[in-house]
Amino acid sequence: MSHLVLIDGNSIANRAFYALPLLSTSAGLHTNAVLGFTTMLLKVLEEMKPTHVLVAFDAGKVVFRHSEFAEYKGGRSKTPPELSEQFPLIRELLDAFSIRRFELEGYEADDIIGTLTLRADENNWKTTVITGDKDMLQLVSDNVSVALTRKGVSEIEMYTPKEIEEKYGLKPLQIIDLKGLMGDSSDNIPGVPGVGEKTALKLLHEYGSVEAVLDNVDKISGKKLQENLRENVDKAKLSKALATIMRDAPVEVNVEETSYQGYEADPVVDFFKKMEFKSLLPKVKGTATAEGGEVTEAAPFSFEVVEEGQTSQFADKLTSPMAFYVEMDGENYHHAPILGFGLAADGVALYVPWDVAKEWTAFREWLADESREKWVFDGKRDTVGLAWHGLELAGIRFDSYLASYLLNAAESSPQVADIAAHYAEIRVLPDEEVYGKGAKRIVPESDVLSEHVARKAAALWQCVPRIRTEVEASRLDELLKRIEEPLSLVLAAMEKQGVKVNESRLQQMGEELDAQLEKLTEQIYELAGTSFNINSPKQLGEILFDKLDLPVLKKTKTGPSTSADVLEKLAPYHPIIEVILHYRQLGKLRSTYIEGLTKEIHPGTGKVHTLFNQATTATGRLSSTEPNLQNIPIRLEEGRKIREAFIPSEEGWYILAADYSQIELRVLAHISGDENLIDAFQKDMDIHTRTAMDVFGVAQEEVTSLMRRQAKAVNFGIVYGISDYGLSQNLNITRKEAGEFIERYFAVFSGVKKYMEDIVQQAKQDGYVTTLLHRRRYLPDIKSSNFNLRSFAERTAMNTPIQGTAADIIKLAMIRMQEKMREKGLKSRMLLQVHDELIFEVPEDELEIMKQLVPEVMEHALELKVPLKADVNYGRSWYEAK
DNA sequence: TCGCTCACG
DNA sequence: ACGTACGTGAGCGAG
Repeated sequence: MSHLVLIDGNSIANRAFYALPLLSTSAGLHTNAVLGFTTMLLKVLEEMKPTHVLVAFDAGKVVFRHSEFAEYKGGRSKTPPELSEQFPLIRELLDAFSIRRFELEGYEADDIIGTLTLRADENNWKTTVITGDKDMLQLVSDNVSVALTRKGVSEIEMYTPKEIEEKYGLKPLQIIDLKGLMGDSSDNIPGVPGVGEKTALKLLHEYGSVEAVLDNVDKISGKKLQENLRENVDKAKLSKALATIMRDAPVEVNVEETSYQGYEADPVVDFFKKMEFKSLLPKVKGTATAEGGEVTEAAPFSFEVVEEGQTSQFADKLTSPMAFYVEMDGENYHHAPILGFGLAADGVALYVPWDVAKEWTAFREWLADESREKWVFDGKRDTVGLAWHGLELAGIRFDSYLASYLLNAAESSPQVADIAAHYAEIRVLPDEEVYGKGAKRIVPESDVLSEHVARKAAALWQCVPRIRTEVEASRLDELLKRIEEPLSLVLAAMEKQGVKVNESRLQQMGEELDAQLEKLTEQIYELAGTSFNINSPKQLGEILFDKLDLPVLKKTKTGPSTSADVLEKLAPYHPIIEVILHYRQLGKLRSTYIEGLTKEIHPGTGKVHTLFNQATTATGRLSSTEPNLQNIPIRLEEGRKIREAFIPSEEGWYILAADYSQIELRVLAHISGDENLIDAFQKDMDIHTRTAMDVFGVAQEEVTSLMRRQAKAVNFGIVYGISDYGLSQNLNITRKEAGEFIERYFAVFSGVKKYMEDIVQQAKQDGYVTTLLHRRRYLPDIKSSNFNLRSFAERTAMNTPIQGTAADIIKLAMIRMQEKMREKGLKSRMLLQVHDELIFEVPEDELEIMKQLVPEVMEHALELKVPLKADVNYGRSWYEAK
């Protein structure tokens, strides 16, 4: 019996593209959608054993079947270039498999498939449609099944009339009515506002079709629902029409002509090799590898170790450019010993052990020579690590670590092994596999170590041209060259410089805390009637919710929540609550900020030397670890005192701190172009007061502190990607009230509203969002059918350009500031960056100039439609610089 | 190692 | 109907 398989080419390619990471061949060709498509195809051929196969594609311009609704399918008219460049490859794939493919100018794949299923049905053939699009379920009949892909393309779910009945309680054709009522955002079918799947199914179970629902509007319960249906009769009918798949498109292929007789191994193998699908090669039928033969042999790798006394033989191998890697024993390069160096260029791969390198003068000169180009992987790490050993590094030209972060910020802090897997032929093991992890970590035998490091350098050498091509193709080259690479050297200097900590001051504060905590502990035990571990949420929960019988307001996965916002609500019920809150606050100070910070003081310098991670965050911000100096307390006075321990490293100097005022809202004003918000900043008004005036419709002097507080929360919400639920939680108000605030905000700041809508739309089209300086973040979940994932991606789409642009701006300011200080021969030093503020240590005679220079540089780092504003303060400690 | 809690912007 | 505010890192308890 004939079995026809019809594949929705565009739908599967899209699914595969968003489900898989953006893989590419060593030549820089993107292949993730091709790979996903291939996996699906192999599985279908193997499991369904079709006699006939055809893959349908959309073709040509989108057809506006309904001119009255021009937005139709607007949401997917623009495909990201990384995907569209893969369609020709998918066509090649199908040709290699001798599979019929078809597209028809002006028609979509659905229409072709709809037409062919009908014809096959008439012949009484069995047909299976493979797609990711639920709309296709309308094609199901006794002879036609639809296989929907799940989890990208790796799994399929078969639908016959029985499954549709079980899942929806509908006949296949009623899927059209379902879409007509509920709409489909990914397909830009509007549906009826306020009607989701639940409501639509309820209505259809009762009345059967869109038309019958509309005819019986009067009988439908729910005033709002009735009203929505009445006001959207046309929309409902149009949506139904849009959701209906054509069954009579002029498809000139007969079903008999889609006959499939299996494939030839050779063209498939050639194609897989071109795509570098090494893991799929053994699956090709009729080749030696498929019968269990040897797969592919690892490429041979040769390298040389530079031994003591032989350095002169290697002097002429120190060329320019050269891939360069510093191997260290440990993650923290402020402490980690240097094990050796990897160097590579065309036909050269060297390992230089540390003991040899430090005595090799020509090598040290090569290191410090600005004109000798080094292709590095995390040049900041190399620079600081070498600086601790008194070695200078210059000539850094291309940093693959930063480049690969810009290409995909989702893969944070990559290793050489990660980029080598993407861009190089040479294999590099992850460090964890060479050293072991955790307590089992150990430096391997020298032959293993030297090969590992030499491989890293050799892989780096292969990666650079390919990564550079991708960086340029994505318009990220400016960001890399002008911002991230120069910044890495600014950060290197800051980390190496460190921040002086007054250890005895910390110790003294610790003793005071100990005394207070002891008293609080006693009080808590007394009030609880028993002793227990207050730091254990589990034990604390038992005391509060079982023993004292307090109400459970919020739950976590593991039990009732004891977080501060819950405890604050419980305070009126029992005096123990406020003592616990105080205990928590002081306990945090003691463990994280007194004990934690003290452990991080460098014994040699008496300073803390943080690590600024430049390739961690999804938005382009920095992060800080060991210790994290970006979360030192400030909001509560008791915690703020910790800042008294951060002091200048030179006698008589000052700490100077400058912070941007409302940088994120100013960035929002610029990118949204909202006239009202721009006006507020041009007049340099208090933005929360101004928001309160506009949202509540009152004069400036009528703004109460409550109104300002609420307006402030709304402003925060706007920056985070507003939701009524989030705002209601924050302000402790109902969702309805929160929704009203948002509505009023958007009425006044309509440009902001438009920005929010546009950016989400853009993210859906492109699959990513960008900052002003082209920094990119991919949002694979933006079209997810899972509400939570999609909503999260939508808020991220709103927030990332704002947070990321602010990050771009302060990075520019840091680079400019470092340049200015050098030009002017200033002795002042930049010490820290805390997202919107910069902290310096400054000699007394430079206070005047720095007070003026720092805000000036920050305010003009990038010209926006609104002025940027920075405030500056200084004092004898970080605490006093307020 | 994971989840919770809490410090910052 | 669904159930989260965006971005981080560290310490602790428990398995």
